[in-house]
Amino acid sequence: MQEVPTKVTLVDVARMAGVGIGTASRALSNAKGVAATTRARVLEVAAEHHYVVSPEASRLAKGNTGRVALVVPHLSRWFFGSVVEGLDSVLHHANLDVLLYQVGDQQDRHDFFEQLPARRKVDAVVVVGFQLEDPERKRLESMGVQIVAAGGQSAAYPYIHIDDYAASRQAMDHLLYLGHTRIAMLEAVDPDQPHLVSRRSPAYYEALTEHGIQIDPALVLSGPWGGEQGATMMSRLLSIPKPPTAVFAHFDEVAAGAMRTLRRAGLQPGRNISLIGIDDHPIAELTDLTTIRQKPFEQGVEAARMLLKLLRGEQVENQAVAMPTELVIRGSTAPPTTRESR
Amino acid sequence: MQEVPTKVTLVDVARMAGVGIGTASRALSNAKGVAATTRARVLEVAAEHHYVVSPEASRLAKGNTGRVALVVPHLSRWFFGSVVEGLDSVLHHANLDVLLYQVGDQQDRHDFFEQLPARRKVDAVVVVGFQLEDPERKRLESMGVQIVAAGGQSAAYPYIHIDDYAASRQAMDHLLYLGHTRIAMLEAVDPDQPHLVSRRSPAYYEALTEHGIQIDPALVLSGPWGGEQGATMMSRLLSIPKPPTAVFAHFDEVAAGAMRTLRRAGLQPGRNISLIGIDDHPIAELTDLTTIRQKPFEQGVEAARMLLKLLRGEQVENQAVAMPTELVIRGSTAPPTTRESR
DNA sequence: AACACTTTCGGAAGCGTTTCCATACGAGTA
DNA sequence: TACTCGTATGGAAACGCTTCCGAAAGTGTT
Repeated sequence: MQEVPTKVTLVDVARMAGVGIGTASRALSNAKGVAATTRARVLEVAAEHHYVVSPEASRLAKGNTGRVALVVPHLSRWFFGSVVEGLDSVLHHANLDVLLYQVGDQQDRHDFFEQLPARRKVDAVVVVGFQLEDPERKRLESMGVQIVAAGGQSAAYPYIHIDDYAASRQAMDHLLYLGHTRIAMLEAVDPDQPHLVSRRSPAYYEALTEHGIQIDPALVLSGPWGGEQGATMMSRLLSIPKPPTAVFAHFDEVAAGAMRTLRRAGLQPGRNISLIGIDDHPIAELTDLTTIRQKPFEQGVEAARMLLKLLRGEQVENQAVAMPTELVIRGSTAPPTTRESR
Repeated sequence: MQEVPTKVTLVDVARMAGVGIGTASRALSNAKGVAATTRARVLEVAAEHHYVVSPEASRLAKGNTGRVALVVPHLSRWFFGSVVEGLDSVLHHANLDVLLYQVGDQQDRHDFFEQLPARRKVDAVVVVGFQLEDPERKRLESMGVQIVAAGGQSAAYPYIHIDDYAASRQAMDHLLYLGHTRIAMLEAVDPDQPHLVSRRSPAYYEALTEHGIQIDPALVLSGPWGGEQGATMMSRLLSIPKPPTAVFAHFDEVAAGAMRTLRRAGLQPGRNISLIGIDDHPIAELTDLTTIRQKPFEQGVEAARMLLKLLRGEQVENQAVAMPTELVIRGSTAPPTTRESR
């Protein structure tokens, strides 16, 4: 039924150009040892007949795949999508094909590394936003596959990330500078890797301690990642005897949830209570949320560049590249109002 | 430098299992004509030695690629990311590999179809969220590549979508039911395909007309897609002599921008003015926005299923599948307050 | 007991490249 | 003029699999 497009093979091209098959191949692949005129003739014939090399055959003969796998936990989230966009853009310009593997839950992830669907399918793997476990990494390495992480970190392979501690300090220092002393923290635990402790929390404790502020355990809440969780945690904060004057959320989306709670309570963020997040997620701009900006797209770009080097066999100087973050002030933060500050 | 992993080929497995190469192949590919015990033995040996077929060789021999290309304009947006998640999940379960092509601007897109990077690389192409132009489509078809669209539409190939007209009517009818008569519309034009007129606008006009309400051109604003644009358009609406009591935005993100403007003006959505969007984007939940829900993940799943059928050579009954949408009531809509209703 | 199937199996051919090797041809060199 | 070398070129071998074909062995029928 399906009309098969006319297939032109290398042999056809060679014959039509009146050269040998070897010469044709060399001409097409830009290898040297071919007379200029010969090459021109081959190229012309090839173009004329819309010849395209068969990737399968080429790779079978060459031994490499020209493909890279992107392993991502969640694609529909801004952060991950942006990183992938960045990766994709530079990888494609390098003439590599990008294979997508979404591994939402532990099960998917386990399957991915167990079945090695990537085996012999890719030259490299980019892990986006999570940490590879040791056996997983070994597995990949034993297959001769390069590994790079974007938006995650590890001691075992190169990665691009932001400095979570520093970013959190930026947030906390801003709140402290504004004069807040009663600051809450909404910790978000990644359900995919619950045991992973973020460097964002230590920043909170140390910032307070350095300012001589007593830590109040009642002001630290944690829950799974997500806006709804932020909303819930905020509700809890509003039901303690002396609610905070400012809230530091680990993620903008959590902060957005908290903001909804505030609004429902008739409170105005930035007026009655200050709120700061991390990410500069688009929602931050649309809800007037002060935040610490990071640029996931750029992280993807950087990771891809690093990968390209690795693939070329070059040595990479920095195994870990930290991308900058910056404070973006919007309407959700302000000095504490007198009534509440004391 | 790079330690080449021990390669186990089919021949090795066959020898180790004490069978012929043909039998080994059949056993591994689950073809019939192999005794159960023989198959078991082969499988065991294969597993033991972590054997995985070489996709290149397999495909070279078979003639198909086992790969599908996903062409997506924006990955970092919720809608597109979700569709891709849906596609990815079912495609992978069908043992197909997913190749990702992000074509942000017209240039990328042109390059993609011009250079045919997909040629002989994929069996099918899924276009996510935009319309293929005629020459592009022909090009693909002439290569014997199947086409399916998710979240876009076309008369020329199968697609999954939502009924934009119906969804918009749901939104408008809700507003009208609540008693609003002065309803504005924030049209969003897709910068990628500016000439494409959405079915969302006609729904607005017809709903009003059917209710005997005079169309007021001052209440219809349009601009490029995005939250910032929504904010700007809302500002404009607040500066006309008699602002609307309700606003219908083509997208939740546009509505979110509008909401920010309202808040900055000291107005409360759902109290002073009603606001409704379309999508049920996560931001809608976090901002208490009433909306018409669509499920992009499901659209991806459905599109992938359809593609699978096509790939199997089966006939597809419905060239166009419309997925349901539903009204989700949140805090941003309410009957008009008396002062404003008249 | 002979015959016709059916099931299982082994191996050769072929998929479309790349690459290595042998050959041919000129151009320098002594 | 004879000899050496480097550059072009053709073609075979190899890449690792699927599939086709014929052989072998088992089953059932008359």
